[in-house]
Formats: sequence, C-alpha cells, structure tokens
Amino acid sequence: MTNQPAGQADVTRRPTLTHVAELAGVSLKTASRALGGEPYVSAAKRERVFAAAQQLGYQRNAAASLLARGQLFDSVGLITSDLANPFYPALAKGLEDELRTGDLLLTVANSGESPEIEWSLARNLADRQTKALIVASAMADHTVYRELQDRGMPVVFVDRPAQQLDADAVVFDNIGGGRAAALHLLSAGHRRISFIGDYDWLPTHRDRLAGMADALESAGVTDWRRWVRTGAHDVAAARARVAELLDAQDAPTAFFAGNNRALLGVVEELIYRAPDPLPAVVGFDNVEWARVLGVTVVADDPEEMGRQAGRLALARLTDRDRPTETIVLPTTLVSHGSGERRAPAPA
Amino acid sequence: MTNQPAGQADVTRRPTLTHVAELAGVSLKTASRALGGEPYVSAAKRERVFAAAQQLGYQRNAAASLLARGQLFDSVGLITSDLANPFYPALAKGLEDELRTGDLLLTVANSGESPEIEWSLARNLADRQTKALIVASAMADHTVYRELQDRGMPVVFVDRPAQQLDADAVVFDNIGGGRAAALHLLSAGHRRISFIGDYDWLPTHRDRLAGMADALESAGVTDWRRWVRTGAHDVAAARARVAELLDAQDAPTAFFAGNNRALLGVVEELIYRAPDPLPAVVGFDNVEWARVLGVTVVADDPEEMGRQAGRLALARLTDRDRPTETIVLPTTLVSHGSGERRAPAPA
DNA sequence: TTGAAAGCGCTAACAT
DNA sequence: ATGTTAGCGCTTTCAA
Repeated sequence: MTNQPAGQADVTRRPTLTHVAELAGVSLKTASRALGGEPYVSAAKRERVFAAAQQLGYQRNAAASLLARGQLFDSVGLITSDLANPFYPALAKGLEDELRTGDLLLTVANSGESPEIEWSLARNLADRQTKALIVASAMADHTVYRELQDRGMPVVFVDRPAQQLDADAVVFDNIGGGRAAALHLLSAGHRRISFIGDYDWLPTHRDRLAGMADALESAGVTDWRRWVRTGAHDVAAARARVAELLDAQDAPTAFFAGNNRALLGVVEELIYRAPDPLPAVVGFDNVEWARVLGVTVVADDPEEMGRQAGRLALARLTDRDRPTETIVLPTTLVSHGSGERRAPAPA
Repeated sequence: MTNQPAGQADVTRRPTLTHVAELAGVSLKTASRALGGEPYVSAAKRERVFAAAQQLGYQRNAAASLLARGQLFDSVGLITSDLANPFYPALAKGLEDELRTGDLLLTVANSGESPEIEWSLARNLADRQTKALIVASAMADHTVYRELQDRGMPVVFVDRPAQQLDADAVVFDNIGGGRAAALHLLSAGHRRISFIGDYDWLPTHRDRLAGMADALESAGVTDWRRWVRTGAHDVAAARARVAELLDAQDAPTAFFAGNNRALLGVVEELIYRAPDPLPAVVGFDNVEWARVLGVTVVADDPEEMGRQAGRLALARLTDRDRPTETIVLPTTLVSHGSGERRAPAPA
C-alpha cells in the first residue's frame, strides 16, 4: 500500500465515520448517532452501522471528537521522582481511585529528582491538555508553575509543598512525626540519637529534622547536630552514613531514619554489623516489611494523600477561583520493637 | 462571566491561535509557526507572538493540533491488577524508561483483578487512541482483544501470556523458577515441601507449581499435593494457609511462596509462631526486603519485563505485520539463608 | 427519525 | 519571510 515513514502509525488511512456511513448506506450523522449511543436512530439502521463499523475495524478519532465537542482530554498527570519507590505507587493508587469517580485516567511520569526533567514533563503534560497536574516536586522554587496555573491548569503539590507559589497541596505533618520519633526514643532513655535524613533541600527532610530537634532541645539534648547525616536518598548512601557513625568514638545509641530508603539502609547496615548492644531504630514511612522486621515507624498514609490530591484537583476543576488549600495529614507512631530498645546504662 | 456547567472546564472561552495572531498583529500561520518552533519567522514577529500568547494565557489545543496533523496521542496504556503491589511499579518504571526514547507517556490503570474492569479500561484506552496497550491480564480468555488488534492497536501481554490469542508477550521462566526452588529445597534435605500459591487460574501460578512438581517427582517425592495451597493472593490469605499447615500432623519442613504477597504472609506467620525447628523458605519475586530478612528468593526482573514490553510495542507500532513474539525472561535463585536451612533429621 | 451544512482550532500546501 | 486556503474527522445546529 502506501509507504509510511517508519515509526508512524498508519493514521491517515484509517477508516473514518464517512466510510462507515457509506458502507451502511446512511448519512454521516446517523452513523455518528448510532455509534455515539444517541437516541433517534431506528433499530435497523443502528444495526447496519454497527455491522459496517465492525467490518471496517472502525475506531473513532478521539482528537476529532474532542475538538468538535470543545473538550479536553480526560486524564490527569502525576509526576514523581521515582515510581519504584513504594511510596509513590501507593499515592498513585489512592489518586487513581479518586479520579475514577470523575472517569479520568492517570498518566504517570518520573523526574528522577531532576528539576529540568520535571519541568519538561510538566510542560509536556500541559501541552497535551491534561486536565490537572499532581506533582511531588524536585524543584526548590515553583514560580514557573504559575504559568500553568494561569492557563487554567489545576496543579496540586503532594508530599512537598510549593515554594514561592500559592497552590493546593497535600503534605504530612512532618514536624509532628519528627517530634514523635524523638520523644519515643527519648523515653527509651536515648540521648545520642542520630538522624539519617534525605537531601538537605527537601522540605520533608527539613521538617522531620526540625520536629526532632525541637523535641531534643526541649529535653535538654543540645548536641544532636553531631549525629545528623543527610543525603541518604538511597539505601547505599544510608548504609555508608550509618557505618561511619558506628565506627566513631561516641556512636549513637539510636537511629531515626528520615525516609523509607534510609530506613532500609539503616536496618541493612545494623544487621550486617550487628553491633552489641543493638541501637534502637525508628523509621519514617509505612513500609510493608515494618512488621516482619519489627521496625518501629512513624507511619504515614500515601494512599490517603493521593485521594486528597485527587479531591483537590477535581474541586479546582469545578471552581477555578476557589482559595487554595493545604491539607496536612497526620502521622502515627507504630511500635514494632526496634524503637523500644532501651539505651544502655551510661558507663 | 458565562455560566458553565459544574465540573466542566471552561474550554470554549479559551483563547485560540486566532486571538494570539490578532493581538500580535500577524497572520494565523505566522503565529502557528512561531509557537510551533518552526523556522522562517522573523525574530521581531516571533517575539510579538510569544508576548501575545503570554498575555492571553494561550495554550495550544492539543486535539486540534493532533487532528490537523493526522496523528494519534503519544501515550501508551498499562493495565495492571494493583499498582500497590511492588511488582508493577517496577515494571512500569522499565516500561516508562523504554517509552521515553519514543517520547511517549504512560497512562496507568488498575483492574483489581476483575476481568470486567480490565476490559472496560482496555476499551476506554483504545477509544482515546492510546498508541499501544500493555496488559497484565486478569482474563482467562483473550479473544476479545482481537478486536483491538484488528483496529491496529498493538497489545503486549506481560507476566501472563495471552490465551486463545496470537499476541506479543513477555513472561518469566516460571517453570524453571519453580523447578529451581524445589531443587534448592530438596538439596537441603527437605521432602515435605509446601507450595503457597496464587489463584488457581493464573498461568504464572500453574507454571511455578508445575516446575516444582516436576522436580519433586523426579526426586521421588510423589505426595507433594498434600502441601499445596492456592488462593494466596494477599498476605492474610497466605498467613491463614501457613497456619493451617503448621497445625497439621505432618507439617511441612519447607515453604515455597509463589508470589511476593504470599512470601510476606509466609514470613509473617513463621515469625509470629516461631515453630522449632524453623521451616526453610524460598519465595518468588525479588522483594526489596529479601536481603535484610535473609529470605532466599527466585528473583525475577520486572523492570526488564517492562523494558522488553515497551520494545515490543514500539516494534509493532513501526511494523504492524511483524510476527508476534514471546520473550521469556530468566529467573535466578538468590540465597539469603532461609532457603538453606536443613531439614530436621527424620525421627 | 433523518440529513445537510457549518464549524471546532489547528496545520499543510501552496501561493506570494 | 509571510499569508491564504483548504481541510483533518467529528459533533452540533437546524431544517426536513
């Protein structure tokens, strides 16, 4: 037949509604009515139209349909740093559940924590007329998103709130979570408590650390900075930091891991080196293996975060002028053993 | 301003290219060229166009653009049973990586293991002219998918091959994996080996069981059926089955968990009941906590599965008539301790 | 119940 | 370098 350029679907030669109508011996509009499930088509003609469509392998051109109706695409975009981190699929699931009620689909994309990739994905999604954007952003300044908002695109920030921009957001009570973790460890007698945290610039990281610092200072522990380590965004980085701390003279007696990757790293290194006595451990994020491993965590609920984000996006789709809203979800300390290990008696 | 029906974006009143062109004092086509990044536009006019677009908050109508160019949407659909199962995000990530090379986005949807939901999602995605479909199917008969193939939609089945349909697929060597697990346990002296498997109708389940059965029979173990339990699609179901087996007279000395949920259930129940001696455990799927928990697994590579699926989809997009291809990915047994526990000496 | 005609907003082809 | 014209395939008037 015709020679198409490689990589391009043979779009132009697809059967159109006109072909279907011709084959069925009806007018264009009648075919449209039948296929669109509209009333006022005689049963006989409807059947002929369906048969013709079937025979031709007809598929409605969605672009033409949307254009004619003046509608946008029924899909919402989600940009995360890494879909392989179990936190995000849980969020995506909650979001998808919520979107289903509005008959919307979810398009996902990974930024790999790169602000440039994130922004190019955001523009890309906006250009396709995605109905709304949900972003777990890797950017430190979100003023650029203003452009998308101005074009009528609802943007909801999840996990990490927008900086220098007025926007909807859903976040966890990170300060409260950090404080709860520290109080828990303090009550088990610990004073040398290490924080193995994520990238410095992450607001989640900062808040968790701030919450912990506040609790420690209030308890009279003022030298906590000595055991703070950051940049533990993956398991290997976390392990390295734990190893370094354990090798030091005044090794911490307890670890607070600031995210699920850091927690895995802390636990792996502790199991690998098996120091005696074993330091206490509290993690952030509700990992599925917390119970089997007996790891105490400050549990959050990413699925709920996804649902709330979906709710906010849908709400703004209905009413563009509503005031922006920031939802703060609570965290809960769940004891599984590792966080209750007592500090060794002072020498 | 105008009253729009609730829930509908104000699409009709959005500025169009015509408005931008008018404001910039250029022709429609020049505005189109400038915004489309085409050459042959003077710097001065280009600037005026951009300024006008900015001022109006103009956003190109993707539907109109696609229609005019005779193109389809640049996105691929992925249907899985449950995005919260860590297996699927890993697959989605590999797939997204591969699609990025073709500048395609990924739209995800969950079927919740329901054939009806799966099919309605498949149709929905097809109606939107998604470029291709990747499906981890919950259906037992895939002849309906023929309809989508006939309409030129590439469909790639992942993890679970198509039944009664000729289609591209990427699967694991489940038989080999099942055999490897059984051989490993046999070599540690076990004869009473339990299989905690997924739903009966799942081809993955069947193959893993078949591989195990083959190895056991070859080793002269013929009563393996007594310890086979199925339906362990979630953690709770797996735990219940393990509990029942442990309570019986001739409790198994080893467990082979047929999927990552079953594995978590087996491990949770064993830790909870702490039988002595502790049965050996081998799991299927490469869970992130295998190493810390010391759990021996038959590791698969869902990311690679995603990449290969993307490759197949892109290949069929380029050449609709290529013969269908089924890629079988290998599995590897990775020892972490739990699978090497010896069977107790016979009484 | 059916159909003809007019456009949705954009881009491609062809001028100029 | 710029503009004019004619559609893309569908849905929406409106008339029959």
